[in-house]
Amino acid sequence: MPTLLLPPAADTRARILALAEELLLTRGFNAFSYQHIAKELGIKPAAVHYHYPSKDDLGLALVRRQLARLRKWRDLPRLTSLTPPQQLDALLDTYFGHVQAERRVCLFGALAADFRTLPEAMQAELRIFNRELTEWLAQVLAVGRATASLRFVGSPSAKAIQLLTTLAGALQVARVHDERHYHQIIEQLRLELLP
Amino acid sequence: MPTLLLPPAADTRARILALAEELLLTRGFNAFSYQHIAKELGIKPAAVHYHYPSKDDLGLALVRRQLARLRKWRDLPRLTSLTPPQQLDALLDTYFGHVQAERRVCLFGALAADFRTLPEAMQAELRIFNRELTEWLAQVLAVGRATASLRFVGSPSAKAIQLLTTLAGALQVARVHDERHYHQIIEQLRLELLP
DNA sequence: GTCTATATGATGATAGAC
DNA sequence: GTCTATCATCATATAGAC
Repeated sequence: MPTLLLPPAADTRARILALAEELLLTRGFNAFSYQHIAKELGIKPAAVHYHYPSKDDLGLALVRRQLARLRKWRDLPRLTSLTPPQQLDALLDTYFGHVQAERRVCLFGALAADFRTLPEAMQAELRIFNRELTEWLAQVLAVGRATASLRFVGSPSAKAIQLLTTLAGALQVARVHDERHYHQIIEQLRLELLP
Repeated sequence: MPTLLLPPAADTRARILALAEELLLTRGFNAFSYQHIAKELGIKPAAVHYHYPSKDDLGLALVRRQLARLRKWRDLPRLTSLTPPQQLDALLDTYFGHVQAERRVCLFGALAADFRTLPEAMQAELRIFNRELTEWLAQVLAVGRATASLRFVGSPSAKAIQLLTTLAGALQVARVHDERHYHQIIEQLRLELLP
């Protein structure tokens, strides 16, 4: 029985998905190819096609993965037990993690510009992703205002979608300009929300 | 001397630029090709290369055109003579025009996700575009607060970059979801800014 | 000066080897 | 089940016709 000198490539599928996610969030969906993935992993492009027959399939898997991750995160007891301002901070931490990781943008920010060129299943899944994230934040905001720990005018759901839109944009700003611009936007948000 | 039955195609260059702008703002930079342009204009791809030798050249021309347009707009006497809230409304009108025009995104929103794949000259020009737009809005906000016609906390420049980021994101939201989501964000902004 | 025929390489995908 | 050799198509770009 030969020794395993290199990763068994048994998890080629997982490695493809992880690398594809990185490429999506750092370069954009229409800016990476199966060749990029294959070269980086030391396999042939057709091997990628085996695991994800078409790029549409790969793209859909990427959005589904993020949606699953969102649901898991949102329901963590560690998170649900926090106060609204703490939950908001947890969200901001996640976004800041994107900035630190090679200035990634969020899923929405990565796909919005190219949205019309995406397969329909991917479009639909992204809408679900956004809806669930917005609903979660709206709930946090509603409780936060009721307990006087967060301050804002208007409806929680309008404020939620406005906030998430700003956060998605802020990651794009971090990419085009720098981290300083990003922090300026976040500090402005905190200034307005936290009494 | 033969009659001109069809547009003389003397302005092929201008038609290319106009169509490229539409494709950029509706589909994304990496999602359109010289073939798309050529087919739509009834010419050969190589004819596009004559006017814009490389796609990098075309992309740079697109950003430069938008920058020139911004400067012209910003300095219009019709605009500079308005009050700050009116100037803000003029800005919002421009963005809403994008939504109505096939749900276009703004230049920044179209290029941010793919930013790393863009030629350096294009990256630099987009940064200038954003900087000038932000500086203009910061000035409007500063005067608006000084005259008590606009209300916000924090520095005018931080508020300006936050607002523009939200607007860029709002156009992306309009594309992924619908016009209603867009209006919700804009109304939230107005609610917070206008006393 | 303006455009078309043509080349070169990348891209997404299939059929078949191991 | 997993991957490689190969393909048709599309992308950008050049050389040369008008």
